[in-house]
Amino acid sequence: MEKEEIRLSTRERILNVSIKLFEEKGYHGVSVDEIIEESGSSKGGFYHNFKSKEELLFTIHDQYIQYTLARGYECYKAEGTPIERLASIIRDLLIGIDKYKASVTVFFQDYRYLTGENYKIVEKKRDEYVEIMLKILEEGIKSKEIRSELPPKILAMAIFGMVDWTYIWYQKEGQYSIEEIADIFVDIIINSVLKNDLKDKERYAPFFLKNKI
Amino acid sequence: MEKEEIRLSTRERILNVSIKLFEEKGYHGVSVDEIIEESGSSKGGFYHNFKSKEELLFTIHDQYIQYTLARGYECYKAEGTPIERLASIIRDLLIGIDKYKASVTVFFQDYRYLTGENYKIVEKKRDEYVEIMLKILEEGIKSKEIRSELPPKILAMAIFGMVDWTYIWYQKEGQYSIEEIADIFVDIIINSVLKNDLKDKERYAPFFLKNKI
Amino acid sequence: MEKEEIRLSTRERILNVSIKLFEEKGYHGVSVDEIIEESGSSKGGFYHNFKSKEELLFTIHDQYIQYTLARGYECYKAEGTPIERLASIIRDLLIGIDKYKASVTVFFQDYRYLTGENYKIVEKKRDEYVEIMLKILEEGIKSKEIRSELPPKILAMAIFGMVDWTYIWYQKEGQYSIEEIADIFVDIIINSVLKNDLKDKERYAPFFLKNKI
Amino acid sequence: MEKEEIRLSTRERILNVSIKLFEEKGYHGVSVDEIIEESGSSKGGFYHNFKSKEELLFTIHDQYIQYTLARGYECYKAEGTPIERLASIIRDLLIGIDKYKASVTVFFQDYRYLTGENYKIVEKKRDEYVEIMLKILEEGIKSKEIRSELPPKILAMAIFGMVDWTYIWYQKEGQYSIEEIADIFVDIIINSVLKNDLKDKERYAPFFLKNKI
DNA sequence: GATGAATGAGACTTCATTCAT
DNA sequence: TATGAATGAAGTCTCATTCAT
Repeated sequence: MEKEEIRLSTRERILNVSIKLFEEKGYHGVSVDEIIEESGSSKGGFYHNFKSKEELLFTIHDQYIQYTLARGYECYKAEGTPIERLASIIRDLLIGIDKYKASVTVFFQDYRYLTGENYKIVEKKRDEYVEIMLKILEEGIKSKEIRSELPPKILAMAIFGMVDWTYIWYQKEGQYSIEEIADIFVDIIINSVLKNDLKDKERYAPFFLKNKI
Repeated sequence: MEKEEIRLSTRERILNVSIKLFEEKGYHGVSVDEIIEESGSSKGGFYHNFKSKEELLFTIHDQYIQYTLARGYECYKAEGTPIERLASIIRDLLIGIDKYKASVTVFFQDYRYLTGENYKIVEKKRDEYVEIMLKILEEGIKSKEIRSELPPKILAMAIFGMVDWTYIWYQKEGQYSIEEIADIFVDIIINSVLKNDLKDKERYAPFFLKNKI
Repeated sequence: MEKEEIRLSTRERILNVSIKLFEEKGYHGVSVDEIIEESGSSKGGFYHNFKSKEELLFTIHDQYIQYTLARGYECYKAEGTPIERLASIIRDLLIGIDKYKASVTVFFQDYRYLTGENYKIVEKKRDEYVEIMLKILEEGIKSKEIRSELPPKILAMAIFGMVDWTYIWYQKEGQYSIEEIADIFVDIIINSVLKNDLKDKERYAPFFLKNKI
Repeated sequence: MEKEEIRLSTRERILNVSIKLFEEKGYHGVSVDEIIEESGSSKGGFYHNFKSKEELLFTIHDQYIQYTLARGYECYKAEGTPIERLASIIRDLLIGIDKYKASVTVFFQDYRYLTGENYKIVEKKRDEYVEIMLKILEEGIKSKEIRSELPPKILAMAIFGMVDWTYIWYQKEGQYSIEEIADIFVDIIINSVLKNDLKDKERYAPFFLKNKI
């Protein structure tokens, strides 16, 4: 336990420690004893703060998806054309992954171990986020910015795949910063989805790389 | 145990059954007892065929990555321009995911539970596959088909993310067949990476959708 | 579980019970389940107190050798000629074997099942005890009490053999008490090692039997 | 499996290999699989030759005690005074321990794992051997060579302890040969048991060391 | 005589959870 | 609120033995 952590509440310390441990070893690779140990807590302290180990897992999931969902709504409601909002939601997701990489890893690796209501609640919010993406894409098609040949559902999944997959390979100390990666991804996606006859328009130029990386 | 399975060897039956169970519940969500039960085998039969539960997990991983790697090399060595070979490797990966979806799910969800040498062997082959993709992209840049602004490493990760993520959402009985999804993904990727001045060329036309879906 | 045992700690109860069971059936002849049952404990209780079954075995070994070693040092450091101290260390060992017969049996029968560090720690203490005996014998040779023809190392092994072997045949309810056996053994050993010209000296008389048994 | 072993029968190879393995790791530390492997045999081969693993253990025990018992009777029936025969039985035991050290180790360490009839048969022969020793000692007392103060039963146990214990510490490549050790042990024992007024007699001189080691 | 795949009882151990203090 | 000893269900794995070939 690091000194700084002592000031935090037991609950906070358990959450911080378990996110890191789950990221590293997976939910089933970490025992409650280990969490107790690393967080400088106790059995009693743990079960006083969390009904069960799964509730801890749920809390981690819910914290992340709740935060992400809120950001998603902000992007969706922001001013701008669908393409602009698409670009901003992609950037935003990536920044969130960078910032909460451990939580994201737990989110994508261990969601299967949520049961019953816990699973449903998280699933519902995740679906809600997909809906946001779908709405942006459909609005883009309606506004004739986005190519209509690409089925929005598949397109959404392609975008999520590209973006979410970063939790597997992206490293903070790597060659590219998250902002640079965001620039590249935005270029790739906008280039794919933007109608060809719009690509020369000045207003879309900011989405494309100009040998800047 | 289904009747058809009886003819297979114990090892085969255990592999088939465990791939499905691991896909559904995760490696740690399935006990050896459950595998025994479902495969119509026994404790002894299991441990006669596999040194440990982890060796079974490794076997599933190795089978998939070995198959995929072989296909990857075939695509790489095939005739055609880098763009053509890029398109074919994408299609191929997706067909593999469709065909071996359960194995793929295990591969991406439970690789973290491989330890020591088991992990290293799988990691090495996975990295080898990434190398194939990188070489194709770099050859495309050299041959001036692929835009040089996109760093190949990030581009490769974007492609893998888009393609591999399908294991999460793709369903055989879904609205789109794997071939249709492959067409869409190829369109998205080629559209992103192909130099703009080449997009009108007749020879690249087959990579782009024409409202056919 | 006997009533009296309930007041003891779980750890204590497990130790007492397992020493008796190991003596009777050998380390591998007793299961953890059996120890649990007999000690009125539980799986969790057992593993809360001992990291493993082997750690329990180690604890039994270490307790005995630690006690014996301490007694050995006391005898070595006590006042008296080497012969007197030799006699007292022999008596002391036998009293320890009588008192802790079950532990001694485990010590000599199951030490081979200690692994790694556990084995080394016990081995080191056992060797330390041998060193004490060797020092006494060498001091006796130097002081011209003990015959110099007998190599101390072999002599020490002969003495240990004679004494330690009692764990196999000695029984508390047998014909001879441990004190009587000690008298006999001391007679045998002193008679063997004492220089012949000293045997008539008054001061060595107490080491020899006078038809008293 | 060494080449030389191939010519031996399966039964012989299993016996040789298992004696060595049991000596090293103890009966319960060696599995039938390991014996199969090391002896270049098979499950079928093993169970064709031995009804069970315990029967193998019994065979090892019985071979050794049978051989030893036969030698014991020879010593007992040989010409000579009780003291001479006592000396020869001690030498003989030690030579047997040297020659069959692995079997002896198994004999003393793993006899407890023999059950029922197997145990009884071995126990009976072991007791028979003790009887031989007792008879020699009693004859020595009757013939006034051996001191009557030493109870024969305890004396026998002291002698067996001294001698049998060698299986624990004696090593073929050690500083002293088994013959030298036998000389020392005979000196120790005869010196202890021989009446003091006989020690100067010429005929007992050969039993005592004269700085020859 | 020999083979080795298969058996299944039972071994050791882990671990989320409870509860008296 | 917090503690940590204790619980016991469930997990992975071992191993002597059997039996169809």
